[in-house]
Amino acid sequence: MTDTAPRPTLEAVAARAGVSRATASRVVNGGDGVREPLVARVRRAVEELGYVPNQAARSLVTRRHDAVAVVIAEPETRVFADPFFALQLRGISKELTAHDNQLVLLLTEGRDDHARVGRYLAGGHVDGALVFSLHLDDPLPGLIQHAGVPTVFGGRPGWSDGRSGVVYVDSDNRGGAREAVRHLVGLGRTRIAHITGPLDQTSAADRLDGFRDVMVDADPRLIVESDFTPAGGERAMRELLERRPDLDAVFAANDLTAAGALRVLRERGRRVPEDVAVIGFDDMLPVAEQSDPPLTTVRQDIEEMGRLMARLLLRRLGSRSTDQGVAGAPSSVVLPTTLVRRASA
Amino acid sequence: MTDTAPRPTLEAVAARAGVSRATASRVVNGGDGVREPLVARVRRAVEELGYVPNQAARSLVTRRHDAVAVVIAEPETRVFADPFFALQLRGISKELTAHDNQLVLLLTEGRDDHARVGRYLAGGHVDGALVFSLHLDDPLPGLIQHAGVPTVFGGRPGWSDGRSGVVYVDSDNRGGAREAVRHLVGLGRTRIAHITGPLDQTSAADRLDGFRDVMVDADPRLIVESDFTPAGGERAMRELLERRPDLDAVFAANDLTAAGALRVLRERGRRVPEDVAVIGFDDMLPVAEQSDPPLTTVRQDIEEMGRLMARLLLRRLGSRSTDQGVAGAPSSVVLPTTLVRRASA
DNA sequence: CGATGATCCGAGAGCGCTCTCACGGCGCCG
DNA sequence: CGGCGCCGTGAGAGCGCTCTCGGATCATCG
Repeated sequence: MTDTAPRPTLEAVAARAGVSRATASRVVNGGDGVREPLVARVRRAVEELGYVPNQAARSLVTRRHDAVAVVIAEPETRVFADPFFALQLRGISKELTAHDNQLVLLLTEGRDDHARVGRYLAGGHVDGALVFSLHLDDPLPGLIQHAGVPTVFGGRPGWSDGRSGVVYVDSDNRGGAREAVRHLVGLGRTRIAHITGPLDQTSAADRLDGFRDVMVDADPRLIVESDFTPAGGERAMRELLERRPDLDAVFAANDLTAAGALRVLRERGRRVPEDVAVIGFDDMLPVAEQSDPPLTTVRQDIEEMGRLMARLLLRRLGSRSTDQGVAGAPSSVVLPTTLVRRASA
Repeated sequence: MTDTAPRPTLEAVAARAGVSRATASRVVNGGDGVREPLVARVRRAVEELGYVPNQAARSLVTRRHDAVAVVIAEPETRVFADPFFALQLRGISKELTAHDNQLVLLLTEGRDDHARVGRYLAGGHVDGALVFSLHLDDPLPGLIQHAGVPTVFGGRPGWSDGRSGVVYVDSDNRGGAREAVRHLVGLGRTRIAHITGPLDQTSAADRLDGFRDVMVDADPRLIVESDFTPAGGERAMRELLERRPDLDAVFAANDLTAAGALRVLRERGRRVPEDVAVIGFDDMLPVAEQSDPPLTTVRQDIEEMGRLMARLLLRRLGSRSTDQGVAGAPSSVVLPTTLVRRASA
């Protein structure tokens, strides 16, 4: 039934085309330096036999795999509560397939998994890695660095400062936050609160920095740390209302948190945006657009981030043979954000 | 700098341990039939050299890859609006890594991609495939069948009826729908509406069937087709209110749709659940729990579905050498659903 | 104590491919 | 018209591994 008919080899193609294996190989790999009649004959043989190169055999000699690992290190279920990674994956996938590379997905669940991932990457099964590691204390980046696998990070790693050669793609979290808060200021709000994300993540820390850039001497009571979840947003909002019942605006570190805040505000009878203006971050459509009122928020182009990560990595891989010095290693990219005005502010 | 120090080969390990390559290989692959002192020596050599087997070389001879493709064929962005696939992926990933298999992710974007995926699978780069193909007219399953790659489908494929050997994992959509509608009936509701999903997807069709099982002669005006999105849910709800302003319950084909319906009901001043009871499907936490009021819904264990798919596939792969007849090919599995009661019904 | 297995190990072939290198044929220049 | 160089092609080595098969070792039993 499912008897795997032995797949044709290059040898078979060569025989059928009446050429040597070497020539057949040349044609399969682009056909440079082979004269036309032969090229055509080989192509036809490939067609007729349904030949597909054996990737394992090829990798064995080329030491290339045309495969890239995507490592998502997120113990929390949070990953899946929002489409963040899904969108990045889509972007990555598009770019990789455009360059005939495969995407090997590595999800990690805990410390043990880190060792496994490290071993896998060190094992040279893939040409490079795209790594999402959100937390400051994550040992994974170190392992990867150690494995010597070309890597691009998603989001600025917390420890990226000193080291050179660390390449990442990030949104302009700080700039986006500044814009959001300036918008609130422009609306005449003066008692602006900020619900942060988990501050061991650079994105959250950067957004807080942006907030502070504008609200230089904000009342510390107007800042409360939260965790990017709706429930956390609710808690934070209650806390804020208790501390400063007179607040007139809230900048939430993401849309989910903002949604939680909105619920509490409604529950307490505060009108949005009349009494309290609210701005989120991410522009997660199902949340931002469907919330009541629709959420003003800072958009980041997540899919583009993914695409860019892949592009940077591929460029780096492509020039591996080339002398590093000339073109220079690709450097990190920070993508701009845009303020999307809806009803909440 | 990033000069890849040549990785140690089995040969090197063997030399260091003072044994032959064959023996070293045996130890690396479990060590059966090798006497203790040698095993220890080889193990130590592996440790000291940091040896990692070259998967390409191994695959070349074993014709196994210990890799499984996950194919997600969903042109719509809908995929990423809900965490459905993300959760399945998690389940799949857990099961695969538990058995030392890699996960190669293939996202398809359109018709051209299908050819690419077909070629890839036919190319024998992976041992098997897990395929999510939601639409009836999708050519992908055919291609895959043709490629002769062992496959397990996520969700019942529409054309699965006649063919034998098609293995899938699905939720009991029909049974879950029945339970939901019965619950509404038990609440004393009599004018129960149903907002369906896209009926070219079996999950949506099955839920509709479940609805009809209970509401045998429902007014056709109480059934309106939608698309699993919140916006679609709003449209459908408006339509329903126009057709049958006296309706007293709504069973929505998923939570997103239910959320849209809730918004319209609130907007129109209908109280939930007093005036209209609402039930969703999926138990997508961020939506169901955070909606106002929290949504009564039918839960399916999505992660478990993923895990099960992987398990079925691995079992099938494992017994490939074995005679098919004895153990029998693994058959499809339909997972039960449970009604989660919250405030909306 | 010799014969007979059973057990453990090593030699070597070969998986399918790429790539170097040598060779034959051709055009060109002197 | 002979020699030089270049281009297109084929022969063959070798990538790192698994696995078969034969030989060596040792225990066991007649």
